[in-house]
Amino acid sequence: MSPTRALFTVFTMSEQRENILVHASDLFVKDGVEGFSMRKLARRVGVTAPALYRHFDSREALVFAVLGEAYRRMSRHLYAALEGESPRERLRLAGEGYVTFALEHPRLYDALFASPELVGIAELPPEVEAQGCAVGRFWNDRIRECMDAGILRRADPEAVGLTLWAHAHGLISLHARGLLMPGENGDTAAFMIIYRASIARLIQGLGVDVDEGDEQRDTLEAAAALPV
Amino acid sequence: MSPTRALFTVFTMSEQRENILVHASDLFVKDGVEGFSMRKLARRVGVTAPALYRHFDSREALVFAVLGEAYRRMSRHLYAALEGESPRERLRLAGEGYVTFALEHPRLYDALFASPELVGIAELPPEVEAQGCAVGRFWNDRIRECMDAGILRRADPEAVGLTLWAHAHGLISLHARGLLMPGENGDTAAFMIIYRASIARLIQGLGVDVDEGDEQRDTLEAAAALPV
DNA sequence: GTCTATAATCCGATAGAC
DNA sequence: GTCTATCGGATTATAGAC
Repeated sequence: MSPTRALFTVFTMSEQRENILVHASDLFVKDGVEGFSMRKLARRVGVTAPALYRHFDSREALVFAVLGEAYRRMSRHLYAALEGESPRERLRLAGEGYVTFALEHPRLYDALFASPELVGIAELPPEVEAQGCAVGRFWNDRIRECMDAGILRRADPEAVGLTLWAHAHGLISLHARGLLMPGENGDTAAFMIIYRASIARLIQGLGVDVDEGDEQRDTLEAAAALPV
Repeated sequence: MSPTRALFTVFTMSEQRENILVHASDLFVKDGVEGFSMRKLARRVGVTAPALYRHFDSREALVFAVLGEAYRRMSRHLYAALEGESPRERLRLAGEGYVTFALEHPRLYDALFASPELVGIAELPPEVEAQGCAVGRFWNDRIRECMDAGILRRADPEAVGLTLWAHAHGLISLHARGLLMPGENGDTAAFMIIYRASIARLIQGLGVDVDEGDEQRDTLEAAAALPV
């Protein structure tokens, strides 16, 4: 490598691409979708904006890469549930892994579920789409497993999975918007208690039992004590 | 009014303010948060951009007004549930009114639950915030009413209300992102079936009954027949 | 109340030198 | 592979004429 070139070439092509992607994820995490620009990213990486185009064809391609990385992180959180030693434990761990990812990376979680045009892209790349389907399959497998083990009422696993997914996603979204707890916000410990109590309600059912009438359970009392 | 002034003055101040607000809501509905700009709005109203500042101090003030109008529409949908003649019917109508508003005005619904910075404002105005609280109170009242009538298991109405709200919000969000049905999207009729079936699951509970084991209910069979 | 004109920023992307 | 310089566009908002 000639001395004149060494002045500019600090990273190799692929190293710098990796470096840009890391900084891009950081910027996404800090400023969210709306604050993500090529110029800001270039400033953060320590180069000028045009240099980024040597590594990514466009802003859109860069966003794709960030979303792909986000999906990979979420998958890692979820798949850790396979460490559980029973169907019930694996389902519980999957639920916890999902919400943990959402709480640890709220801007990434937002971006994964935002409308494509809101992220500044036309539509999700097929690679990311496929990862989403894989996550869905993993989730449904955990539920089917619990039905087979007699822990969940037998029904269509996909339908039950959707109910649980929608509930988790909704609770996470409302929490992220600060709509759950009136005073002290950002309290993840309090949110986790609310989250678990709400899931317990889903399992038990909101309707009255045919025989036992107006009985109260422990989990419900814990939830009732919280300021919601 | 002198002839020279009449050339420009077609609306009175408040009439034009109203007119701008209507067009602003339309533009919001069409282009969403990210496509809402003073210049687009001016073009649509039929004036130039600076003219808008005679009626609204800033873009932010205009967004406030649009969000306030959106909340008023949502409230109207919800409060219609008071026409119901029993607690169960009023709760059902409230749930249907909520989802109906979300499906009829998806961009407004998005805006109401989006992070303030994503709408291009610092934070929600207190007027809108207060309307949100009122909606929450109305919803909790419907649930308390059903507990008193023995239709819902007795528990903290706010906690149960949160579970139901999160589930509805999550399902609506996932539907709006096209994540529910693989092929034909935008099918609101199919979504309503999924929505109602999922609520039925919440009421009945996902866990197994202590005695009846693996029995199947009608609503679940209907849901299982759907492609999810 | 509305206009024209313009200030002041931001953005994505490209050309060509080194 | 990175630079400087620049194009072409978007935006919010203001000043001053009528």
